[in-house]
Amino acid sequence: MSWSKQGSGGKRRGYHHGNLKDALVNAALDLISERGPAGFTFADAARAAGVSAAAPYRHFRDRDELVAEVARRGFEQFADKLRRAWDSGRPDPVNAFDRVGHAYLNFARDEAAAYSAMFESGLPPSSTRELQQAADKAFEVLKQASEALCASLPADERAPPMMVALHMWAMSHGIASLFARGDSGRRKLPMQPEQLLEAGFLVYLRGIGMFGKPK
Amino acid sequence: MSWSKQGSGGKRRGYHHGNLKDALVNAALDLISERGPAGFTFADAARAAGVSAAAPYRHFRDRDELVAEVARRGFEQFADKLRRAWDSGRPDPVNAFDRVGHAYLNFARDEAAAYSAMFESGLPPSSTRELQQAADKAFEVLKQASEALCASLPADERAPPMMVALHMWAMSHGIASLFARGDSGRRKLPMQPEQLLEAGFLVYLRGIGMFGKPK
DNA sequence: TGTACATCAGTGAACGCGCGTTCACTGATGTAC
DNA sequence: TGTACATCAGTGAACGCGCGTTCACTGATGTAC
Repeated sequence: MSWSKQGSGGKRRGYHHGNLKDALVNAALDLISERGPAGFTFADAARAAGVSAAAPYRHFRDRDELVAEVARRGFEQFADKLRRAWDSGRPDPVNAFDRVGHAYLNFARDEAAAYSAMFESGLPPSSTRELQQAADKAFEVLKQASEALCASLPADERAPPMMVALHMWAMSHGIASLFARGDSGRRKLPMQPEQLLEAGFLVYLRGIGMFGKPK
Repeated sequence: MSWSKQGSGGKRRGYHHGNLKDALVNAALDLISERGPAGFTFADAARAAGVSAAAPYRHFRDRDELVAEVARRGFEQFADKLRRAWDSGRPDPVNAFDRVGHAYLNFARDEAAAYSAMFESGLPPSSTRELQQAADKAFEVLKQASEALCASLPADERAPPMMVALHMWAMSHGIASLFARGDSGRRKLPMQPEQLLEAGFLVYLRGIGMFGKPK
């Protein structure tokens, strides 16, 4: 895949690039795929976008700002995929939530570069308001889904939805970053990551009383 | 904290450092704390150890080999802490496992630099046999603990211990790397990470039937 | 419709700097006798 | 106990290289009239 020159519109040429900001973000994604979120320089990104080393300064203050933008866009996309997977909880919260889990792992695998910019680049999640907001948007989907899930439990023994959301996030992120990453950091697993997450999800639901009362 | 010159014995001086390998590992840990696992150069590590830029080549082929050694030692220490926390399952598997969870989070917080070298340095877990083995040793504790845990369930509805171990690892790592890290990457949480992990653990145990039969 | 001008996104040359790596060297240590 | 020698872990100078950043510049685009 090559992102050098022209953006997705594919119509720009000549002295002005026309879509350099996007091109730099895409170049950064490629470079992260190859060498990790810390494995390339600002100049590398410029080169990959087919532009002089001075050009990126028109769009980003420094390398960190570029990586933050990659992460921000990643979170936007991520939130989108999760929201679509949740699909307002159709046909029922359990099935819909399960679908969200699959979407989570798919994102971590298919958009491994973005995922690692989002979670492993070393830049604080709060380094930009925009980044923070985009990240919150993604978590919001998990929270909503957890609320719907918990609402289907009898009111007197309903688990706190925030807690459920955090557990699900932690489990998904744990599985994604240990076993389902799309790069060389992946650890061996005697099953599909999806199976592991699904099983964990079901055990957890049983634990909060989803399929009948314990005792 | 300064690791420059002399090792933990504290007796070497002069032309020969005497304990440079250890000093470089410790310098790397300090640098990782300050700037992340990719935020320093081989020369930086030499400087921090109080030695010329050429000296590290006597002990490590390159920077990666140094970071791998940091990670390897991290895993050894980690395995040790987990094993001690497990304490052969005393007084009972549930309490002992809970203690392992606390030890996990403590390690991620107190040895944040090592933890990030182990899990976020970008180097493949299999990059060295020694690294792989040290990592396996740590997981082995979780597996043993899970076996003991599962053994206390009625044989006809016993969850597979390997699965339980993987779920616990994923949940612990997820919480550690999202909420309990000892650096600027930590996300805000409306409770203690320990509480979140403990609650997750209890819900999960209930889910595998630890506290009586569902239905 | 044509022209003049303002704006802006790019260039390319320049700079100082520090990195990675090699090399012949030298000071310290250990040991054979 | 003393001496000669081998070994080894450091030094420091040297090199080429590419990075980050600034700068005056210039080509392309948009717009007022």
